[in-house]
Parts: sequence; C-alpha cells; structure tokens
Amino acid sequence: MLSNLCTDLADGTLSGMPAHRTARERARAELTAAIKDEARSQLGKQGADGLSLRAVARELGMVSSALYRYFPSRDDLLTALIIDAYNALGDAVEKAAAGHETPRERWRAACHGLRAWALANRHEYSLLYGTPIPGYRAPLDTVTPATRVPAVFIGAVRDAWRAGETKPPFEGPEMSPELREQLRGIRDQLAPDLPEEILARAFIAWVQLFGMVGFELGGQFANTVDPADEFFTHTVEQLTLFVGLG
Amino acid sequence: MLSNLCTDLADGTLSGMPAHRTARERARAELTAAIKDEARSQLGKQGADGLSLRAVARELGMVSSALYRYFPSRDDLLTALIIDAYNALGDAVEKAAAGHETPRERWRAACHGLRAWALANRHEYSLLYGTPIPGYRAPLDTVTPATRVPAVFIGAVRDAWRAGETKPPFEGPEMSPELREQLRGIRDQLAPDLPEEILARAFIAWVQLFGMVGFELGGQFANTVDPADEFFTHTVEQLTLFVGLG
DNA sequence: ACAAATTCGAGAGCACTGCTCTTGACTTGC
DNA sequence: GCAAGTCAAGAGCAGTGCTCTCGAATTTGT
Repeated sequence: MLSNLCTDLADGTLSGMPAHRTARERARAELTAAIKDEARSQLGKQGADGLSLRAVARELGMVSSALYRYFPSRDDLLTALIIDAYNALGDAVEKAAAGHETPRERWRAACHGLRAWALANRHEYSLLYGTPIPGYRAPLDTVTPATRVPAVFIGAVRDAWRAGETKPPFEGPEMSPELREQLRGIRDQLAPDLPEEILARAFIAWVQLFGMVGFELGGQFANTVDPADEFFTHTVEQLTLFVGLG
Repeated sequence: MLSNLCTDLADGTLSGMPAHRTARERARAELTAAIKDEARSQLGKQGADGLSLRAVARELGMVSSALYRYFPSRDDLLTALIIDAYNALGDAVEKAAAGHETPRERWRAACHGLRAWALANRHEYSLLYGTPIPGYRAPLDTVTPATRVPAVFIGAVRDAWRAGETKPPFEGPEMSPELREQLRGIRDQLAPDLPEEILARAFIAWVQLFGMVGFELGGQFANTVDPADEFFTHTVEQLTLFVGLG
C-alpha cells in the first residue's frame, strides 16, 4: 500500500522545502504518493485508458471528488505517472549501462536494459512511446526526464567516436543538405564533434530499438520470431555493427 | 455521407450472394456501410477510444440501441474497421509497388507507400500497429488481410534474391541455432530458397520501417528530424543497402 | 488564545459512455 | 392473409470524468 519514497517533489511548489512542516502537508504528500501508486497499479493491469479516477479513489477508500484536490484532472495524474515512468526508465537504462568499460558494451547494455524495462513495465512503456492518448498533450515538464534515455545512447556513441573506435562497416547513401542541417542542430547540443553520418546511423539504431520493443509489446511477432529474445539480441548486434561500434 | 463501395462483403454470411435480393437486405447493407463510414470518420478525428457508438448513431439520426443490430458490440465495429484498414493499407502498398520493374524499386516504393498511407490515415494506422486496445483481442479474420503488407516486402526481397541481386554490404554477426530455427519456420512459407541471413535482415528492415512511422506519428521526432521526410528517405536508402538490394 | 482564512472530504448532480431488455411497428416467406 | 422474423425506439443499468456546494478540520494571523 505505501511505498514510493522519491516522488514527493512532484507536487506543490518546486522550492526545496526542508521537510513536511505541518501535519497537513505531510498527509497531502503521503496521499499524493498513495494515489500515484494505486494509479500505477491499475495502469499495470489494464493500460492507460483503463485508468479510472473513480476506481483509484474507491480502492483508496475515498470519494472520487476528493481526488481532484490532489490532481486537477485525469490528465494531470497521467502526466505525473509519465514523468515517473521516464525517470524509472532513465534509471534502468543508466544503471544497465553503468559499470561497463567500453562504449560498445554500454551501448549493448543500454539496449538490453531498455527492452527489459519495457517488458517488465509494458503499460508504463506504452504510456511513454505508444500511441499518443487522444486529447492529451504532454506538458513541458516531461521533456527533461524524457531526455535521459537518449542521452545514454548518444553518449556511448560519442565516447566511442572520441576514442577513435567508430567505424561503420559500409559507406551509406548521400545525405541531402536539409537532413545534414537537421542533424547539425541536434549534434551541436549533444556531441559537437560527431560527424553527421555517425549521428544519422545512431538515430536509425535508436528508432530500430523502439520499433523492436514496440513490435514485441504489441504482439506483432506472433507466429514469427516470438519469443523474440534471440532476434532482439541478433538485432542489437547488427545495430552495433551498423553504427560502427563493432 | 455515402461512399465505400467495396465493404459489403464484411457483413452477413460469407457466401457470395448474387446481389441484394430483398429490399431489407439492401437497406441493411447500406446502413452497415454507412455506420462504418461514420465510424471511420470519427476515428479519423479523435482516434480509437474516442469512437463512440452513441455518437455514430446520433450522427446517423438513429438511436444507439438500433446500432447493435448491425454490430453486436463496439469491438465488432472496431474489428470491421481494422479489416478494412488492413485492406486499404494493403491496396496502397501493393499499388505503390506495382509498376516498378526491379525488386529494389518495388521495395523502395513499398516503404514510401506505407509511410504515405500512415501519414494520411494516422488513426487507422494506429489501430493496426499502435498500442493494442486494452481488452480487445483481434479475431482470426484479421490475420489474412494483415498478411498482405508484409507479403509485398518479402516478395521484393525474394525476387531480388532469385535474380541474384542480393548482396549485403557487410557480414553480420553469427545467428544462434534457435533464431535460425525460427527464421526457417517463416522462410519455408514465404520464400523457401531465401537464406536465413537475408531473411533476418529483411525482418530488421521491416521492424525499422514501423519504428520510423510510429515515431513520426507519435511526434517523437519533435525538435530533432521533424519534418522527417528527408530522414525517412535516407533511412530507406540505408535499409535498402542493409538488406542487400543496393 | 481566539478569530479568520484556507484546506479538505463527502455528497449530489450533470453529461457522457457501452450495453441489455422490452415494446410495438414493419417486412418477409409460406 | 397470417405467422415468423426483423427492425427502430425507448427506458434503464452501471460505469466514467468532472463541477459545485456544504460543513468540518486545520493552519494562520493577530
């Protein structure tokens, strides 16, 4: 029933208050966390649009209208869950990548870490990368935590490039000037010295990764390469080569 | 209001009845098509779970309960729409591929045709390849039309292989025996002479394609390679090389 | 310490959803 | 022409997100 020690900061003002000063604030923080926990639990069972405010309130023994004092709308609850999910996935991928010496190993580990987290938390993953919920518009608060995951992948490629270990196995097609321009815009922020060719390959690998996980979660591999463990591993190896980390 | 001349066969018995014999059957077929049209229209505006039987009935000037005489449940309506969408996408991809001489050109055209259809019918596309609707289980009627699209892609690769034009640009990693076994199962049905290595590459390209389209539809390219036309074209060229069609 | 201001839970209620059942009118086949 | 089958309509059930009001509890200002 009660857990989740690190989600207090998602509510109230963003000033770093020392602790819960009054009993009211303490109760509010606990209830906010309890609501999110219960919502996360329901999310894991039925998916995003199975999430019912009334059911959450019912399970918590309160009346549905009382819940609106903590989350102004269903979308706000979803936003809180999305931010938590981005951070949880970011933790998982960072943790999977950490401890590996070479960029290549970190890249590999990040791929497998992403898939493992997605399979273990499929509904939360769908919340992040699945079909967008109609009418829901992600607020800006989500973009920062959303950046953590790509940062791990692009970081591995960047480190490999700086170490002079990045050699794509074949020369790709020419890139249009427009595409080069787009890629330069990204590159200047994340890895200023990376060539556009490598960045484009990393981007393709990045998309491939999410295509794989999405297909597996959506059951599109049924009757083909399901279970997909072997195929996923093979694909990761191909991508590692393709990017030039092999 | 009224259109869609080729959807009559989705309702009633599957025997090929010569025409609409009685006035009743004629009216029923027309109303069934009108319901699907209106539902498709609502689907295009609000997405899958924005589809409301009551709203469809309201728009058609009938009462909601009357609609259940044509579709026993909301899921049955969705199933009909899914089958139509699979066929529409199959038509689009087949039409895009047709008329091109070489397998390579057909492959390319199929990729661009798929994306074009997805962008023009994004909610229908999400219905097919997006996050699965919770509680909805696709019946077996959907698997046959779902096969048409992959058939075009695998067919292009198969033809290229038979013509001796398939040369992957680099040697990939070893495949596990389990993966080989899975791939053999698919290969024997679709392209009995295709090597596992090529089939695996085609599968990867296939997944990549849906990853690309899914990312673009989900807005995941925002602030990076959006608009994604150039990046998509470049990715298709890379995939064409990767599979060995270059 | 007491009053004012704020916050909170509970309840009623609105408009909406998918779906079921019954009723009465209509069309079909014999 | 009449029984059988088919249909649209309506009422109703259980559920949803959300709004509003009303006392009670708590925090805050003096």
